[in-house]
Amino acid sequence: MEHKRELLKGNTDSLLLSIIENGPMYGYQLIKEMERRSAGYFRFGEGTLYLALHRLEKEGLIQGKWERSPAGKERRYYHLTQKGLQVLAEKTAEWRRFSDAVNMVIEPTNY
Amino acid sequence: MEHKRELLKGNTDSLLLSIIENGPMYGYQLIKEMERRSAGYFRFGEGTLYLALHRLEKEGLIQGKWERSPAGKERRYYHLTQKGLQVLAEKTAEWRRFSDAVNMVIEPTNY
DNA sequence: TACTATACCTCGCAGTGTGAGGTATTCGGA
DNA sequence: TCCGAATACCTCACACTGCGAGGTATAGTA
Repeated sequence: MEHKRELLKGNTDSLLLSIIENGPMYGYQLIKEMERRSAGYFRFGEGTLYLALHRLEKEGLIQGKWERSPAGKERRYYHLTQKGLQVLAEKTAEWRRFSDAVNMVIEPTNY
Repeated sequence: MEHKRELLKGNTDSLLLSIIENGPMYGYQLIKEMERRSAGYFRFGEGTLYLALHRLEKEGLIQGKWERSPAGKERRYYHLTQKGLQVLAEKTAEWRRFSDAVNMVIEPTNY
């Protein structure tokens, strides 16, 4: 159960960028969408999420814009930047190499 | 390139336990075997390795025994314990769920 | 009115991979 | 014989990052 915490490290960015790639999204919405797409597996804490978003924005991978929802609530919508798109591709490729390598080690019979 | 650092977090234990499952092995040998099985992908630093082994031993998942090699060098061979075998199974299952979930998020079209 | 959901934020803690630093032995080649 | 490389172990400070707790504010609903 508690393995997840450390497992997630290094993947948060890829996961968030992947979702934002499909269109601008705001923080709270990202948590829900992440949970939906992973069939309930990922339930990001707000601490995890907002810190990660600020990090990504500081690195220039996403850009946030304050917008007022129809209901009148202020939301910060994050857009993927050109650099973000590129980094996402790199991270996705790295994830594939990484998970392949893990599988090779833990299931040597399949290789 | 540098993503690997954080990606590895949470997987070191599973990887080490997986290799030790195939038979007792000593530290330096584990580094080589890890590299071989992952086709060169994983190159554990000694800091990473020995710290992890001590952690695993403290948790009772492996047990180390000093043995003298034919050449006369002292080596610490690690054996998998019953508890280690059980935890390995749990961690492996968790890895599958985790990597499936990641793939669902980053490649939604395949699901 | 009061509670829940939405929506954002920050801080300190904890776990762990990394690199640098250290020690000692064995072995092959100059 | 001498010396460097490989083997083999260890420890420490550092950096990164997920998490829980804590905080604020608005909108919708019972």
